[in-house]
Amino acid sequence: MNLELTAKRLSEMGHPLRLRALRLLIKAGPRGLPVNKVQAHLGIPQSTLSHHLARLKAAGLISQEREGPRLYCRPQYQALRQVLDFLLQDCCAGVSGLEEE
Amino acid sequence: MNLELTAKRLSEMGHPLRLRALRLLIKAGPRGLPVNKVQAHLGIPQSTLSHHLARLKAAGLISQEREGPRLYCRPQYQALRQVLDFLLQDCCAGVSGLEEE
DNA sequence: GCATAGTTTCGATTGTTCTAGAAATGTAGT
DNA sequence: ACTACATTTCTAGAACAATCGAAACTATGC
Repeated sequence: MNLELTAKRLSEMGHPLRLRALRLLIKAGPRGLPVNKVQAHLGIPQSTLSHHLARLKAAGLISQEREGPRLYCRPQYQALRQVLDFLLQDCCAGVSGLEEE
Repeated sequence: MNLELTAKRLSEMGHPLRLRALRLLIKAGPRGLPVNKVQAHLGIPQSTLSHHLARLKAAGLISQEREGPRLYCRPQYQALRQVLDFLLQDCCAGVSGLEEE
């Protein structure tokens, strides 16, 4: 996995609201949640949320798909796994300090 | 692990130069590397590097310790493990899409 | 085709980060 | 003390990010 892309994804994950949103979507499962549910959980103005969701989407961490009037946000597991893989393999492979105890 | 702190650490890791520096230090092992070695690898001006190392240090991702005239930068494994733990446990626990295939 | 609910885009403001040259500081050897 | 080396702090401009109200857009049901 590419370092530049991983850095971008980490940086997008590295905002409290976006990390909360992402966690929420992951916990919700593959179908994700509509924007208004996310908004209800996070309790921030819609335009602010829209901005953050757009960033997560631009980084490939979520996708958005319409179901009727609602726009579902779904976690993109492959991207998430790539980030974890980079950290665990390309970055920390065989490092003593990071193994389970 | 705290979400705010994890977000801060992810965001600090999420800059290409900092991610490269961090990876370099991790690969170098627990003793880390002096600033000038990191600088030689990354090929950026010292003042720029100093800025980024200070940020990594402020986030607890590295420590700095003097050995004679050189300042060694060492990876902080505990912080790194906490970030990984947050992602794997608090965030993605039991999620089908993230298991090994 | 109007009303409504859901969501984004626009625009403006404020704050933060990145970058790097120049000057300053710390450390060690002679 | 002087020199050389290592590293930071200062400073400042440019670029980028966060926030949110208001207006605009999209989809559905009647």
